[in-house]
Amino acid sequence: MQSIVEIYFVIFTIYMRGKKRTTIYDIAEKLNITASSVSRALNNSSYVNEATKKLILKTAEELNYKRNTLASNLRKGQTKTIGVVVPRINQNFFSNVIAGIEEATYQKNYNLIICQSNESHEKEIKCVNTLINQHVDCIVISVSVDSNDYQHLQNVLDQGIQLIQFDRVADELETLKVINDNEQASFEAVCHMIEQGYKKIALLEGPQNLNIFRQRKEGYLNALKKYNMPIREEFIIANAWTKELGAEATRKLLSLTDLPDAIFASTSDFSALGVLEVANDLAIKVPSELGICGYSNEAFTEITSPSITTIDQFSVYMGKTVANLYFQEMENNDTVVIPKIISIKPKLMVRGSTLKNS
Amino acid sequence: MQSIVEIYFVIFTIYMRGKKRTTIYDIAEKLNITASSVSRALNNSSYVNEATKKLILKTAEELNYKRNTLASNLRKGQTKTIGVVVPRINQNFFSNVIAGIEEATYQKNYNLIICQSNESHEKEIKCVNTLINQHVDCIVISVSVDSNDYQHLQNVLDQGIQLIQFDRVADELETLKVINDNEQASFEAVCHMIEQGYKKIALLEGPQNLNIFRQRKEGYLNALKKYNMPIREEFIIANAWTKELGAEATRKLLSLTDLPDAIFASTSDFSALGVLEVANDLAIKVPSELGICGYSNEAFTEITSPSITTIDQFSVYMGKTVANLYFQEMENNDTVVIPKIISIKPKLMVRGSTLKNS
DNA sequence: TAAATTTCGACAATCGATTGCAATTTGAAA
DNA sequence: TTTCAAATTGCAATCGATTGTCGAAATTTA
Repeated sequence: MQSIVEIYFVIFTIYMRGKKRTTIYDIAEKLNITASSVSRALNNSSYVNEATKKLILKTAEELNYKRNTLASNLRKGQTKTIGVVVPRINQNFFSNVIAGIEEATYQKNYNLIICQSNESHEKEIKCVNTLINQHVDCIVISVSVDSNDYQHLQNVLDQGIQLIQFDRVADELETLKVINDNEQASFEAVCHMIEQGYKKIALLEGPQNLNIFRQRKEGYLNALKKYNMPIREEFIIANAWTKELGAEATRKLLSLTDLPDAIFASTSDFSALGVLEVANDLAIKVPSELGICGYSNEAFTEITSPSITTIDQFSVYMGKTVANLYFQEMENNDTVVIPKIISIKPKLMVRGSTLKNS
Repeated sequence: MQSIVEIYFVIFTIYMRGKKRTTIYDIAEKLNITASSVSRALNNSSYVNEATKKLILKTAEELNYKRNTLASNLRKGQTKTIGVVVPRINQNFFSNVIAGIEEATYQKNYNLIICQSNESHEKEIKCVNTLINQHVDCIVISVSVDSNDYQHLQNVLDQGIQLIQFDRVADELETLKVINDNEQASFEAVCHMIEQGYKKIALLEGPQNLNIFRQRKEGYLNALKKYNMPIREEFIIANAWTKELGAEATRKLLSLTDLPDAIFASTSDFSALGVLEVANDLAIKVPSELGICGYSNEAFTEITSPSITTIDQFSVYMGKTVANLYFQEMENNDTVVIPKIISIKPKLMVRGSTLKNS
């Protein structure tokens, strides 16, 4: 019995392989009318007799007609597609942003083409070019870590394609932008730590060519300044943005003669996790002997012991904002396009790892 | 100064808005040749003089020409695009699979269109139809939890589009499939727990219309059978596949007169986390008084205390496998298409939460 | 030098849907 | 019954790239 079904399947597949899809011409021919009428009926345009319209729709259904979006898009000059380029699809923050974008675009019947740059400038350029070739209506991008020039983004604008940058943005390009107020968030985080009684706060910073890491450092410095605390170069560790690098930086910091009593892992929760693990290994008590603050509000920060204080970026909301910004700009495209920046205020999530006072 | 730059930008934008992109006809006109030659040159086809080819490429560069993929695809009848439908983009397992697919497809110069069904059958149908309209070459899908019929997938096949199911698959549809050997993995996990000395193992099961959850239950039952342990209906809790439902199920289990001494959260690590939290609340010691095993190897399972025993599904690898399966099938499409199933063997990750003996 | 091959590039059709304009039909008013 | 406007439908061009066919030019061979 099983084998019969299989054979049938195989024949069926072969049969279908070469078969052409039904087009509006097939429908027109069958009904002895022209393709234009069919098109009008399918697009629910006026100027089609109600009776014939019904007939056309019924026939389309019968023949299992599916519109060829390629042809339609080619003719209409728009694809109702948004291209997204992110460093890594499977990084929590980005997959959440994408989910947010998807949610908003789905409602408007838009499609999403997704690429990941893998933090490579070269691949990022290729992705962008592909999206241009695909004639997407809009490109949404968060630049990769080793991006240094932005000719490829300028290209997007030159081709008349809307460009929205989010999170990691090239400041010098005047485009629509959706960003987090990293500076303010960092400032608040460090202020919170100071208020908890930490006096020697170290910073794990990320690659400074990315605006977000510059801003987070700025916030850190501002907080120190506000409380008249000295800035110590040896407490600022560059390029500590993975768990391993965070751990390494921590070992370095904890081998100083004058130890820090808190570490602000401004790069990510992963580096904060690295800090926590090293502290645990060295039997240094968190938060009493060492305070730890991360960045991003990854799910795991809630369940470590102690739980990790961090900063929530409202990533899904950010995605929705990006998409809606585009739709908004589309709707009043009659007037002038003015570069617009939307800044989202992240939220400090105070947890066990910085609660020295309680 | 600032405002001058802005004004310039605005003018520039408006100017670009209405501008047509350069086409092969523009290039042809400029060089006084025909579009066909331009096309051939750009496609690196033979039968173009080396000198003119160079000239064409140079001119294309100068005019900032970008190929219109829509037109090209329409003509060629293939889009070099793969459509992916998953329940949730930002769920770890799926975002990893997508990353894997992306990696493999990028190398072959294929594009990815991504949709999420949000676990809704209705939305899943819409996604699939969109992808059909887009004339994607292949659709990759993991069905949503409330899928009950598969007419929309049959449709994909009817349109002559390659269909690959992964992880959550409709058994009755004969398509290419990439799955995990859930039954075997569950079997091993439960055997491991029994060998650790647990005698009364409860099961948190997922919606049984999904094949993966049926298989995991089967593995659980087989392990009990192997060790001649009784199957107790009250130890099997249906539909416990979120953290909250896992916690709720645990409270229910721990209020029985005859308590289980281990819980296999076959649905996810999140439900295992729920179990762990309830155990902690009730001051029940893990693993000595209660063993816990999850499923999926989420990042956080490593950092809970105790860390959670779980099952790794090699999600990124799974994505690559899916994509490569497609390319492989493409390459030998001269012969018959035979439904093919690739089964990946997941790996039991033994951690603290089940190590009763040590 | 004449004949036979290659090489090169032009021509025109094609992919499928859309749309401005023209032609036809319908129905109502005169 | 005639006239006129409105409602339908048809015609044909268009979107941009690709490709089979064929003639002209260049090159090789006899």
